[in-house]
Amino acid sequence: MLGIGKLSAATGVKVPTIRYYEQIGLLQAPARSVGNQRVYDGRALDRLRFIRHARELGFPLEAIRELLSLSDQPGMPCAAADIIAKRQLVSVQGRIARLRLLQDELERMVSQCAHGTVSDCKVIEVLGDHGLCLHGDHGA
Amino acid sequence: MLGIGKLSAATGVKVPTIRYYEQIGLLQAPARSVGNQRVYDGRALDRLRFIRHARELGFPLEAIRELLSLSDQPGMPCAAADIIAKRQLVSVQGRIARLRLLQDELERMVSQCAHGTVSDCKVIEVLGDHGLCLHGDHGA
DNA sequence: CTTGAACCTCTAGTTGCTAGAGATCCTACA
DNA sequence: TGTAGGATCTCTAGCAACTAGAGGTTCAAG
Repeated sequence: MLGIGKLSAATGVKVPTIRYYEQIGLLQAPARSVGNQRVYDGRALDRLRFIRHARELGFPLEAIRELLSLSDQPGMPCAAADIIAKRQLVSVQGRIARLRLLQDELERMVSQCAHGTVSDCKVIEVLGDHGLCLHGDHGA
Repeated sequence: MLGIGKLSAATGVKVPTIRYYEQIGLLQAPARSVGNQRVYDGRALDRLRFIRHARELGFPLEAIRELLSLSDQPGMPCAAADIIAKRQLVSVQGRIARLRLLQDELERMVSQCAHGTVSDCKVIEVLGDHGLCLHGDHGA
């Protein structure tokens, strides 16, 4: 009973994003008004809220697709959902760990900057010479 | 004096990525051999190492572009480099903070999972009902 | 009945690469 | 000297997850 604009306002998901979710099959195509405009019901609202919350938690769309299809089958064991959530937890923990290393090195870089000229700037120097930095290999 | 393959091996940057950096103007187009293959000198090596290290620290390519042009002007004050590095530090700190919130909620979700059926799965339930979660708004 | 906001579809752009096709080059070995 | 193979070349298209814009229609308020 709500148009795409109201749905957007009610969920915090932008209008083009809602259309995008429909396009990739994450959200069912809704009914249309006489003038061909999308008309959503309460179920669509729930589903989009679900998607939005999962996105906030960093789940990739493919994982959300699985979670949604799980939530449509209430009788199934929830082990699959558990696995997906754990996978996401591990990924988040890994990202935190890597970012902490970056944080350390950036802090070191910034704190060593003597605010002189580029020629003796530690920021530039550290970037130019990997040997000056504390660790070996870490992704961004 | 080195081909693109050697340069790649020496820096850890993949061959197509090197060509990509050249294409977007981050890396100067090198000399070519008689047979039209790229030939790099030591300066290119330094520059690519610089880029790689900055990428590892999560600097976006546009920031790296600025940092590179700064490092080409050794007499300039290094305040600009300092600002860029601080900006990056703030961004990393923000990402860590957000990820920690996610981590908390994911842990809560996973630990509450009773390993029963989907219908009483906390993972699915929390995702479906934003009110069950601890916080308001946070990006992914 | 008109105006203007909201909606429609479609394409293309974002970031930082990665993968493939199909052609050419370079080097080492017989 | 010939040739087999790996390395290189260009070009296009794809990934995630949207975002922005063009150009056109519909709807609701005054």
